[in-house]
Amino acid sequence: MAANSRVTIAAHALAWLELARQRGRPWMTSDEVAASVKTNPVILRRSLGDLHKAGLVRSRRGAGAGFSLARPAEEITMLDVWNAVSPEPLLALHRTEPNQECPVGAGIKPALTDTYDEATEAFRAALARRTIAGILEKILNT
Amino acid sequence: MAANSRVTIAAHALAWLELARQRGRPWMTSDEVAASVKTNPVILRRSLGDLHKAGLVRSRRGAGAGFSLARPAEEITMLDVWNAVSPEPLLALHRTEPNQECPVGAGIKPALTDTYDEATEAFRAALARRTIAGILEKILNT
DNA sequence: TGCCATCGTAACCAATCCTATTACAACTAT
DNA sequence: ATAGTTGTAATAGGATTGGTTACGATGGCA
Repeated sequence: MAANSRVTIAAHALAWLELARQRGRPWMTSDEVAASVKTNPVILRRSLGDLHKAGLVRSRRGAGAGFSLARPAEEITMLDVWNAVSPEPLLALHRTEPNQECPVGAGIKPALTDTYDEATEAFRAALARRTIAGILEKILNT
Repeated sequence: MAANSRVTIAAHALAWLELARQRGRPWMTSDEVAASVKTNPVILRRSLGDLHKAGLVRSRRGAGAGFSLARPAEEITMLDVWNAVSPEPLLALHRTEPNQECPVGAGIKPALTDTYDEATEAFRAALARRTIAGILEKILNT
């Protein structure tokens, strides 16, 4: 399938940063996070870069560098994560403009946009109810 | 972006079939529907084929063939359409298995699955509140 | 019976996107 | 100055998407 796994990667990284913080390791390198996710460090630097732009993590360069959470894990929701890494709409309209001379073709876009926006908003609201702290708690109690 | 537009194509086709029916043309060929969507007839036959398997449309072969709605447009929801044409999950888990020796890697999958299922269910519930009849009505009143 | 319009589907293509990988300049604690 | 790490560009293989051509299967109708 084509759906990307960036939200998953980012949530994993954030949960791991929070667990490390609780264990007294507030700064983690992209190599260390990549080892937990089991992928390439560059993937993590890109993902953490998105989270950095969104203000969810801090980064330090130079020797002894790394990443750490920029806010308490209780205040980072899955919606924040989704907003940070997933700019795509869930449902796409027509790839090519429909026939404007047909009544359906001429008017369908706003009708579907309404429906898609409504469904997307419900999806976002559900993500907003979960936090990284909650995810981590569930992980540790399994 | 990569999100597919199959739900849009299918909803367009269904709304068009319903409008044609109201105008006394209960059977439409894939060529006629394709003209409204402005794409290839094969794309429509594929889409209408999915809708056929899901029981939303009927098809007739031979001379004078075509497609028509299998149920009243009031009883076809956008969730029915989504179920018929979009088998993919909205959010993907890790592409490669995370590190099982890390506590986060070992436990994150069920935690995220819960969250993703919840959000997807909210999305589906929103789609279930809209029907093809409602979409068509909105199209005609614009 | 034979014709012919249309469905159903396979095969293929170009474009796009995703993850992964290599490479390297920029940066900073020591 | 050195060493370790971030930030990012370039590239590649694989998958998916919409589009296109082609053709056998079907079934009204002359």
